[in-house]
Amino acid sequence: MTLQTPRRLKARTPLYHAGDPARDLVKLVSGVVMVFQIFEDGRRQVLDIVTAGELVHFQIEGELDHHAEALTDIEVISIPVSELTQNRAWTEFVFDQMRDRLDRERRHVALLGQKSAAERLAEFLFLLSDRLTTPLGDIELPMSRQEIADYTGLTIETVSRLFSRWLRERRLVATGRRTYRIAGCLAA
Amino acid sequence: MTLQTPRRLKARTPLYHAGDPARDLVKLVSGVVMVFQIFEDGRRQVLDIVTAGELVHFQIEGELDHHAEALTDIEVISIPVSELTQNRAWTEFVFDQMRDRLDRERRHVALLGQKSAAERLAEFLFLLSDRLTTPLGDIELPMSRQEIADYTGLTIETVSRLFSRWLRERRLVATGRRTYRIAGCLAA
DNA sequence: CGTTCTGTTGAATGTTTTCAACAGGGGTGG
DNA sequence: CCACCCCTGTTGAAAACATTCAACAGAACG
Repeated sequence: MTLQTPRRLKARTPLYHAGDPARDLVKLVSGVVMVFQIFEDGRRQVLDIVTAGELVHFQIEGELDHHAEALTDIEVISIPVSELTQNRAWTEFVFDQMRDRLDRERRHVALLGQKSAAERLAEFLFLLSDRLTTPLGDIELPMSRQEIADYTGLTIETVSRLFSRWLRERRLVATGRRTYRIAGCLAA
Repeated sequence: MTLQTPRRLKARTPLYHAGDPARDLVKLVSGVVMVFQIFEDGRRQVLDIVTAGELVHFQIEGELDHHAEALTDIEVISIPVSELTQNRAWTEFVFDQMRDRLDRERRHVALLGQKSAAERLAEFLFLLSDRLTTPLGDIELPMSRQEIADYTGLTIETVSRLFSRWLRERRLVATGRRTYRIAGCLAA
């Protein structure tokens, strides 16, 4: 576990792009990162939200196949591949991280494949409530409506309508500029 | 790399269920396996199709969180966890397998999140054409319409309609009972 | 203070689903 | 061997849901 000073990036700056050479692994020390893919026709799919302590990607050779962008101010450290194979603790850590990611992607597949718009958005908030909570227990949502739409496979209008309805019906309460609290059943 | 006689299972029999204890890893020696999840309300999401040479899951502790079923007659071998940590070659193999799976799940997310019904089914066939080809180059499709629907997040009727249309328009040709050849653009 | 970008809301449209009926194939038992 | 049955797959019509198009509101920025 080499000690190094983390690299700092400001909110809303790219961490890397698809096509960049994949050298070291990247560990997020603090902040939130969004991982996404862009298609030829401009459509975008948000693949995952990465939070402090997690690895951002798992590619150690070839080119990176996706983009990563800081949603908040972040700190990251690089992990050289050499560490990975030589240090047993790192190997286990990477293995665990991959399992977590596989698990999240699996849930993402289930969310997209089987759920209605309302269910998708509810599940999205629920998934994030585990990992993006403020000290007060609210959900910190550093994403735009468009980004939420691109995660849930919906349009920005559909997302906006659902938020409006849940806020109107007090099932969701805005506790700050970008923080929410789930106050009721979001199913319907 | 312990040599062991593989366990044989007949087509359409379960390999394991969600809730079973996760002990060893399972490597598929021959045949095709379908990995899926079932929800409380009966909805099913097919997560992945596993082909010869690949690992079926990556859980080494706790309970398995998904189901696996043989689509054809299969042969599997178990890999004890001890092998995994002690043998460098196995460790690398597992990492590679996890990366492949992450990659496929990522594409699955993109397929479900951003594509129309026709695009989903076309992409599904395209993804499988890499891994389920007969010696003649055709796609071997050991899945029912319902299973294809549960992979693509569509209904069985929508899948049926698209197959009918593509077969009628000769963009897809049935070369056998369950084998197809892509003969044109499936986009529309 | 104006401009621009993000978000909201309404109405019309379109795609996929739902509901329903029917066709076909494979297996079983007579 | 054939008839029957059950299960899978197909097709049509109606309905539901999310999207598209459009206009507007409001916040963030210089």
